[in-house]
Amino acid sequence: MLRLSKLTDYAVVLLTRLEGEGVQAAPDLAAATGIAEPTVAKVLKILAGAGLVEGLRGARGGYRLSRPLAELPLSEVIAAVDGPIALTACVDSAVGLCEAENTCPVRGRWDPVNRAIRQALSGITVADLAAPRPAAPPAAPPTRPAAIAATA
Amino acid sequence: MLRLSKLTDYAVVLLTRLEGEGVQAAPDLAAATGIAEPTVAKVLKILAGAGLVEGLRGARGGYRLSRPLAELPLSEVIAAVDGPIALTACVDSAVGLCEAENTCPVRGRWDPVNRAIRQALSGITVADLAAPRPAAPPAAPPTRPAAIAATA
DNA sequence: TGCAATCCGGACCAGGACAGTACGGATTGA
DNA sequence: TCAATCCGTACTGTCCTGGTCCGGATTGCA
Repeated sequence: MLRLSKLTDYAVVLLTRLEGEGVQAAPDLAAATGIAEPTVAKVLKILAGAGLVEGLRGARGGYRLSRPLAELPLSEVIAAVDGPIALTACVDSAVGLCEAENTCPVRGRWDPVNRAIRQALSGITVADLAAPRPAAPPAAPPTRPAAIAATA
Repeated sequence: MLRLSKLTDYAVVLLTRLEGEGVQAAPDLAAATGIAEPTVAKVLKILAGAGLVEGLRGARGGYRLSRPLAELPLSEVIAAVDGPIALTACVDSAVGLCEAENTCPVRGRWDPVNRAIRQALSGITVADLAAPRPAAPPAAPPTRPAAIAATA
């Protein structure tokens, strides 16, 4: 399994929650999403550091999006939370990190793979994940109306 | 960072090592690649279980490829070693696994992302990783001849 | 027929990374 | 002046991963 950090998942959830709501404080977001408050604060701090959201201090402060979600590629979120997108530790022509460097037949060969992944992720915005299937491609229907975007 | 298990890395190395060499025993492969012998055995067992290599028992036994690498998409190797390719634990319309299921605005939305990743990986074969750039697409040159495929 | 080489299957253990928590400080608005 | 809120850092417990080991089954050769 190609694991993505849980925090990235939270980040996407929180970002979609911030959309169109103006400024929201961390505790409110925690209540709305069901994510523990300290964790929400942690994720938002990371996102603020990357410039994806703005933190407003003081009373009546909170967080707000610095860009609409439709202009925010998923790759940026992942890069902000999980670090640079790379499939393996053995990438980007790093030298001297691997003791099998000289006998390894695939040295540096992962680069095209990483490039493919990055490209795939750049084509998807956070808005695509949040939208209730505006123009869904031919795929199995969700069959789960559930309570998408319930305003707790 | 979008982590890929180290074992997958080993798997690719071992597969490229098996290419065109006929039957090879695990200890030989270990010596050739610099990977610890028990680990080599472990990886090969996994690959054999997935049908990517064949294990031949008995004296003069060993492993050999069941398919040429050029016909082996990377996605199969990853799926064999790391399990099904999926970016997050919250996928494939799994129900009841997430306590925030009802308030989560991105439920099931990761599917297109996973599909994109899968597609990107399906287009790359193991041979692409091993080959010394037979017909490289327009991309930045490696600028690192290094010691690719040194026969230790 | 016996022996050695090799794969097979499972269980086991240690290390590291990650998620989650807590605390004190700085900033802002009422 | 005070309360609300974000900011930065450090800490801890848990889970996953990588790596190791053992006994058993199978096969080829002398």
